[in-house]
Amino acid sequence: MKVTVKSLAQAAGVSRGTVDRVLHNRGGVKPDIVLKIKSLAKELGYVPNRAGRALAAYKTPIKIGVMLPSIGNPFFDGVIDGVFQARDEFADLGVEVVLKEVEGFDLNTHLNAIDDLLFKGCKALCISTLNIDALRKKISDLYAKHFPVILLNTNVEKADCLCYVGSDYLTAGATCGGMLAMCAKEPLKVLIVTGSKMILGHNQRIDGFKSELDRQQAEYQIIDTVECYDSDIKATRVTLDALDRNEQINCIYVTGAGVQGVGAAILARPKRKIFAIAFDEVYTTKELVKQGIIRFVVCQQPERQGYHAVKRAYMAITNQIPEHVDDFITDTIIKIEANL
Amino acid sequence: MKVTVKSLAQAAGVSRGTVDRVLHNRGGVKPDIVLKIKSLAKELGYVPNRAGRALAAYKTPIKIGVMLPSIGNPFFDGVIDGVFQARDEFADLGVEVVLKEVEGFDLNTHLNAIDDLLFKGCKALCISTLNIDALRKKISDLYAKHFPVILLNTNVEKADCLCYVGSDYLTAGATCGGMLAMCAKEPLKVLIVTGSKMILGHNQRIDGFKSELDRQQAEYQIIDTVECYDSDIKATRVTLDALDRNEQINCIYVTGAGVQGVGAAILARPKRKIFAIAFDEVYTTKELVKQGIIRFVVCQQPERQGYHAVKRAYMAITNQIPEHVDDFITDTIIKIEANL
DNA sequence: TTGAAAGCGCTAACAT
DNA sequence: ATGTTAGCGCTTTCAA
Repeated sequence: MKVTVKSLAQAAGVSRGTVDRVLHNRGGVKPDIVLKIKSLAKELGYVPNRAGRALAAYKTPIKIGVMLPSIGNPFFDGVIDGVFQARDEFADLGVEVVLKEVEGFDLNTHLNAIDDLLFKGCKALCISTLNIDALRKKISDLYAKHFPVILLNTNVEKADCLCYVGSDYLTAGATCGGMLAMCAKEPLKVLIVTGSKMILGHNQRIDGFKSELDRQQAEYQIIDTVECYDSDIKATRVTLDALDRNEQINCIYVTGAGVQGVGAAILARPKRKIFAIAFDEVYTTKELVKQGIIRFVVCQQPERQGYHAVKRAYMAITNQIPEHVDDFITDTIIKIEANL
Repeated sequence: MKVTVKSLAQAAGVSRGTVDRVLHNRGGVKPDIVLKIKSLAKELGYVPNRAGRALAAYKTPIKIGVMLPSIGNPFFDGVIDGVFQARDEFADLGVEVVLKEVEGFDLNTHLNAIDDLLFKGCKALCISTLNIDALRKKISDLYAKHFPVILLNTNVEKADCLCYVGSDYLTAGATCGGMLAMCAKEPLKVLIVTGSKMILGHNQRIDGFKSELDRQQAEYQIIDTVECYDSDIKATRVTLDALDRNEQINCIYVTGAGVQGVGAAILARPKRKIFAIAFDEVYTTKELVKQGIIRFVVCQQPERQGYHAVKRAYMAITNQIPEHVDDFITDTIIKIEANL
């Protein structure tokens, strides 16, 4: 038997308006009535009906803010596709998306972008941001005010929020390690080209990678670990440096962006027998796979991340899920030439 | 500017009731008015509002029929999970799912199951059935009557229908071949254990497999191809037979069910150095991967198949998509121990 | 502090 | 053959 606002009102002996006020914490109701209705709702298992909600609040769109450090980073194209997919799908249920793209990881840029989204009337946020205290506080403060925040693609450790939607970087690293162990035909002399030693995801990809190779007792050795700050140009330079310093390197593990730059470096040393492994299915990595320079790529379903972040935001705003839910972890997908 | 039944009625100079009759081909409207409204709807880009529809037809649930040959086949557990996921998600939009599970691939059993679903008042069907003329006709006949049929997991070639939702078996086979080529450390002597030479998907998995190995000029040889009719017991017998006949076999390619049986056969010949590769993430294959008997598994996202089949059925019933749409092809997913 | 009522878009029953 | 109306569940505005 379905529970509606009407039946709740009847059960509590009040009007529908009062029930609605209580359900949305809109105040102006006697405390004991609030309590009565709240417990009654829980007891009877009231779940709001999306259709009714959508129809009633038709001219008050449900605004969802999305902030991504996507400028100049083609990886986020997939995430944005997913965001728009969700927007289109839920458009007739009253959803509107405000997308805020920023460049890089400057603290104030991120804080300002968030404030701007709030100012524009967003009722929930999906953000990909820095793993630092200022953001941790910002997010936790919003959570304390019952404002849903979804961390998208990049987690902020120990921030209070609705949930994280993204990949498991440790598993991704381990999968790279596992694949490498499986396809290695001689002892591995690995050069790690990482984005930045400050970025959590990159470090976790390294940790997972090593621990899987260790677990499998693979014959490998990390020759060096260099940073390229997600820049192709820097990547080419540091890779060439490392290759020339160490004749033995036969495999390059690229944890972040800059893949194209690493590919260029490999091409610049045609006599060496070197292959790379990398993450994420963007245009340049695809090309490098086809050329045989990259052996395989480990991907994280960016579209699903964007889609589900927005979907969860919508569900949170319409009270269909509690204030905290389990993280949504996308699959770790291996792509080789045949299934790219 | 949104187009509603109301605004359509206004534009056409008729009442909302008439518009509704036309939109649902319910008859009883003068032909010229029908035409006028239909063209007007297209011109103005009318798209029905799900919320309104859901609310109005609340006591006339949208019944979707699902038929699966899932009895005794654990692969379909995932598909069913996805079906239920969609059902739960769209429950408040008025969706009801009638699931009909059958055993095996008997023609009449399938035809009867379909008729039963129709009799129960289903407004769309998602079915996994035989690739034969009787079914081709059944499906095409329904399509001619504007009845949406979604082919789920198993395609029926050249049947007129809304779309196919499932995996690309050729790509799946090619992916197996590509992985094998990548991880092979010595010339491959392959035994193929297929479900049945009558099943399209199994044959495509073999074709894709061979052509990718050829394309890569891998050093391989198909020693033999045997059928196990998706039965573990038969699989053990035919595998043991083949292994004992051909001392050189070092790799077994399993195209369908019966994986557990193949695993048992490998375990029964501990002195031989043999590994298997297989499809789909079910309990038994997972265990065999952990034991190192299966090197990797190629999967097809069964949950997404079930989910999207039901979702598309819902969209078709509510006129949100045309009578024929592009197939929904799930990703070809490689699973190794690290990401299983 | 609370109640009553209108209306969102759509469908189906009823009326003409 | 076509028009009219009630009502689905919810939010919001106005009235008390």
